[in-house]
Amino acid sequence: MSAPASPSPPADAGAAQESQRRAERRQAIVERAARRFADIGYADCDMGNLAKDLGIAKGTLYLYFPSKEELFYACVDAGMQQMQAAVETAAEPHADPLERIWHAVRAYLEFFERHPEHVELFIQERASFKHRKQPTFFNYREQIRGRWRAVYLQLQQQGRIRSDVPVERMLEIVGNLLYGTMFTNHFAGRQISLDEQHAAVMAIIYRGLLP
Amino acid sequence: MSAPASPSPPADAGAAQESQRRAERRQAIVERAARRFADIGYADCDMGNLAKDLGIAKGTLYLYFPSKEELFYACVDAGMQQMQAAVETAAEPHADPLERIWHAVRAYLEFFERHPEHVELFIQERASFKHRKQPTFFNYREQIRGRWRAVYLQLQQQGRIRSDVPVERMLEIVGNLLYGTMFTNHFAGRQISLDEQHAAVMAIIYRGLLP
Amino acid sequence: MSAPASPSPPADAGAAQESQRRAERRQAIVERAARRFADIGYADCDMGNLAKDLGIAKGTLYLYFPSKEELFYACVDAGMQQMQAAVETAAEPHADPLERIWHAVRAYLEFFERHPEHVELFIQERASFKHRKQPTFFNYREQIRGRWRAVYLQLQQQGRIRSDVPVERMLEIVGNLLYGTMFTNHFAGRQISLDEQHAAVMAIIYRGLLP
Amino acid sequence: MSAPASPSPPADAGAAQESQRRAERRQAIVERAARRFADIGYADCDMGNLAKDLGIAKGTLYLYFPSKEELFYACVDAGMQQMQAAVETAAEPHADPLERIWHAVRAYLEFFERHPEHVELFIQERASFKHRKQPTFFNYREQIRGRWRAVYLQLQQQGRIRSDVPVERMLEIVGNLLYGTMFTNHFAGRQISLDEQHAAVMAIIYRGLLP
DNA sequence: CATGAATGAGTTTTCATTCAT
DNA sequence: TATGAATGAAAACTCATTCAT
Repeated sequence: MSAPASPSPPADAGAAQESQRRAERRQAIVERAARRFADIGYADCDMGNLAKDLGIAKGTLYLYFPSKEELFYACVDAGMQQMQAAVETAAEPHADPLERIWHAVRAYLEFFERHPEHVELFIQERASFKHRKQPTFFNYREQIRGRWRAVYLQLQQQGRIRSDVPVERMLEIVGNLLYGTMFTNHFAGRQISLDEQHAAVMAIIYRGLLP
Repeated sequence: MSAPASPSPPADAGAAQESQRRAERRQAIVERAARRFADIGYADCDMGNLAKDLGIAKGTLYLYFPSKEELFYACVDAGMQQMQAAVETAAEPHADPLERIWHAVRAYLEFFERHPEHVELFIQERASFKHRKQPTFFNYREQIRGRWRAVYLQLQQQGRIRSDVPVERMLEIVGNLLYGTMFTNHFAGRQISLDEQHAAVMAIIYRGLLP
Repeated sequence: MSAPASPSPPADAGAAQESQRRAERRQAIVERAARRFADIGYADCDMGNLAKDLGIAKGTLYLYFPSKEELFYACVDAGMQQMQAAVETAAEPHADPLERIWHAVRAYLEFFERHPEHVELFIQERASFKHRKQPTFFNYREQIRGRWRAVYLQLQQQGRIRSDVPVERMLEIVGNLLYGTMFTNHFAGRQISLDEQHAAVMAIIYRGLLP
Repeated sequence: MSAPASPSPPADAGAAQESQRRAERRQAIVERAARRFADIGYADCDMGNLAKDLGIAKGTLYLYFPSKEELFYACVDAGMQQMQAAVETAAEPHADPLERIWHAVRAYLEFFERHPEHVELFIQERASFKHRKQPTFFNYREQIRGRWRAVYLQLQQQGRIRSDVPVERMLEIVGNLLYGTMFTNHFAGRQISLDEQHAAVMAIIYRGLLP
């Protein structure tokens, strides 16, 4: 059929298609770049090789990202968004706050297990861009914490978690524990299964060391 | 031996003195270098400026360290040793295992509070030397853990901490929590006093979130 | 021919119209390009921005000029032709040779006063295209000089200018003086009015420094 | 003799010698660079080839000049100073103002005849560094003019040059004529001998075109 | 031991030009 | 004709390391 009664005229369709092509290629670049940045480090990763790896010309890279630095940030941001999404998705089906927490923790650990490159990117970012006031990870932190604060408050009001430690402290401590665990898993390796680790972490988070 | 009965034999004394001079300068270099590496990052820190800063010639640096990389490792190692010493010193006067842990945690947090450059050095190391199998921090980790394992085991045998979580898990979890807290304090700032933070951390470590 | 008896036959008219459209756009490109080349220099002027400035696509520029270099030459040539026309127009109404000279000098100075971009283009041309045997300015020089040689010869034959200096020398000297004045006005600024400058220049040309 | 009663102790002598070595090499670089900048243009002259040409490493160039731009300026400045010196030297032995002018004009034309590279450098400077408020040539201009103003004033007071044109105008006109002549000689070639040209220029400067 | 001049490999980014649509 | 995405060559500058003095 030449020109059906489609609501989107050819011109727009072309533009949309064009725009989609662009978005797809952008993402392909980000994915490959993230891997490389993580594998060999920001400084040692050169744009020429990245381009060759992607099968495009060096200059083409610059049609999608204005600089190596911006490309790097795009990688870090993409990772953070994926992580957030993974955690949300894991918690979402569960109504009970404690269950939400339980699944969120699990999803967090699992995400970095499956995407070790993003752990590396956090490190690279901090090391290479000290001038950025706060690393991307901590930019997202407050936003994430906002959502969980409500959950903890509700639990506290229901008397289901202790009241002698402010919610704010709890958020920090759980966050720090997970943050440290993610790093340690990555750098030193995890000796036990993710399930075991998750169970042990939750056991301590819930009841602490004392009997 | 050609050394006469002089209380300080000239030859040896000369050598010793020489050796001491050398050690002192080595340390001076390491201290200044650690600060610079932390402040501006490994890649942006150049040997020329470091030498100028120390008031010595660029070539002289190479009489003390064979390369920039080795100098950097020396900085990281020095930091780890200081940290270990600080923690040991804090725990040592206390006989009771729980008190030892209490003071050790406090000393750990305090050390990185007072030496933020060492937090940075860990980051720099991981970012710049991916080829090294494990970061220095994790090299020391097993050694440190060995000493604390005994403490936790003793507590468990005494029934003073829970038995349903293996000591190994406890060591990991406490370690990870502290590791995460140290990083977060450094990157995102600490909103409360060290004492408060310490108290909150210990409260959760001891009793968990549940009431 | 398929062209009906329309007053403007479609085919020819279309071609002519087409050709005119093309000429107009060529000129528009040259004008804008001349300004940009002059303002920011040949090397710093990029085809992409020029195209954007003109509201056309980068590739379209290449439908009108085979290369950046050729576009540049077109700009310089256009400038020279305008200058020549301005000088001719100024001299044309005057019959008396001395008056013709007087008005031509004035027109020359005025042209570069009003079109400083062409001064810049001469500079740019020489700096960027050393391989061209002679700059455009000097290509036109002989041609211009031919026309004026007759004027000077006539004056000399009439005994109205001195005979102890060959006309050739006079042409050179007057040309050089104007050339130098044009540059100096442009680069160092003119401290007096164009009229005053013109008068002073003519006074020296006519009578020299001596009383 | 090992260490004669020389007034300069070894240390100073070493430093002085070092400093002289450096000055000599600086000059060697400037000379070679001036030639290359003039021959192939500022933009097309790359530091790598210049270094190779000088038999030194690229990095060494940067020990003497902080950037390509600064090296270029050093070349232009050196040329201006040599020119000034040549003109001074030519005028200096003569007491009579008219003779001083006569010899200065001659020296000016001769200098650029023998150092065509400096003509090119003026062009290159203007073309490549439009941001510099005024080209080097015009920076020196006022300074040079200051010295000659006195000469012309004296002549005017003695009634040896005309009084109906201000000295300021005369300075400008003579300057512009020489400036234009220098450029034209360089770009279009000189058809007659320097002596002839000099004579013709002086004839017009002194007496103008009219009989 | 100490110096610091010399080295040269290594990398990001720009932009004129092409060509498939 | 017009477009603009893709290309890839080209060059300034840095800095760890060496070595003659």
